[in-house]
Amino acid sequence: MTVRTERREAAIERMADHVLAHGLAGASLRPLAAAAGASDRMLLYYFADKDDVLSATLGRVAARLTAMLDAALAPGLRLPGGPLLQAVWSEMSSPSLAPYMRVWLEVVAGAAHGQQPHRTIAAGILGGFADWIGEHLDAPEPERAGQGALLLATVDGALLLDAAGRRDLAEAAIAASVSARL
Amino acid sequence: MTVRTERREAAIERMADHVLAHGLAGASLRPLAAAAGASDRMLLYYFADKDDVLSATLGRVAARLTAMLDAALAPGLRLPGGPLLQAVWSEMSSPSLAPYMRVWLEVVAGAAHGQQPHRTIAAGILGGFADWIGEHLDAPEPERAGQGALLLATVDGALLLDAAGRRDLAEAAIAASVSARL
DNA sequence: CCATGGTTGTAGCGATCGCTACATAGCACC
DNA sequence: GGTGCTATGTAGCGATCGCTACAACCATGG
Repeated sequence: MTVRTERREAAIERMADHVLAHGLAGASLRPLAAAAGASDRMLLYYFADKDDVLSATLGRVAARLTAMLDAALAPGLRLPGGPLLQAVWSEMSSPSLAPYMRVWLEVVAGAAHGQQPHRTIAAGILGGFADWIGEHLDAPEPERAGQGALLLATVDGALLLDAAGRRDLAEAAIAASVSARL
Repeated sequence: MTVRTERREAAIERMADHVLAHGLAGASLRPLAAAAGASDRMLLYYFADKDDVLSATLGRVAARLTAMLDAALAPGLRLPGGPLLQAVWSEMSSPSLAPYMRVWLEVVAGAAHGQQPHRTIAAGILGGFADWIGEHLDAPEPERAGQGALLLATVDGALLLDAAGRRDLAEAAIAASVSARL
């Protein structure tokens, strides 16, 4: 069991790289296996089926993302809405996080059509986002949840505008939101 | 030329229905042709190639969407940010527009990876959105553009949260945004 | 009448998809 | 020294992908 688990783990790591670099579309077994330095035969030895491969890979991508978010803002540190929004956006729109955001969009698009494992993964990642914002948002209790949700929607919305090729609109939206929270 | 153009037009109409019902993923030639009541052979007689098919189909989807938006709010009618946001969101999150939003997410996800025709279509649809909001937003000039972009981002962000299975967060975000625009 | 050009069916190409059957090599344990 | 279990390669299954070659139909105009 040792060899198998160990190589399975290595495969996940390298497949996460591959998915981040090339996207979920076209992430079929043979290219994934090649990226993992294995054969498709072995991929289906390590994993039950393609859904299992994708779940593990996207799980790793999500884990890396939350690690990067935690590295970006010390846990427990709280900021008011405006500065937090600005900090989150500058992270999200940075080249190092852009691949994660592209994959995130693909996962959500899949989840919108109800397909697995996208639904489950999307719920997990979004929950992580929401928790992370909840931990870092400095706001009075009654409007805390609403403010967090709004911040999340604003960032994801700007992300979407950027992905659609209108970074100008995305940045205008963030700027307007920041200045509205004086 | 008449028969061809006419059937091509009918095919576009029915393929738009199909894509709205089943999504872009899995919209391959043979299912599309079946939905259009034709053979894949004929689809490639009416259109140059698959990209051409998709461009025409998504163009029709976009046209229907803008028509529905115009029907929802009389052209020229202006609303302040809060009411406009609420109106747009209640449209977007309604069952009749939900299929359009799902396809919109798929198009954006494709565009984020730079693939055609998604990039072009996404730019067109997003431009349409932005113009539509610009025409209906009642706001003083200096902050007009920023407010419009923010409204667009907020709606698209809420849309994304909803697609990811968290309609509760989406609605909380919209409510918070509306109440912030007192 | 028949030649021509727009229209359509049949059939199939080579590539890729997820997945599996089968054989084999190596190592562990009785 | 068998015996069995883990690990892996080879080969291929049937399905689907986008696309095309070829032949035929049918209407129209000479």
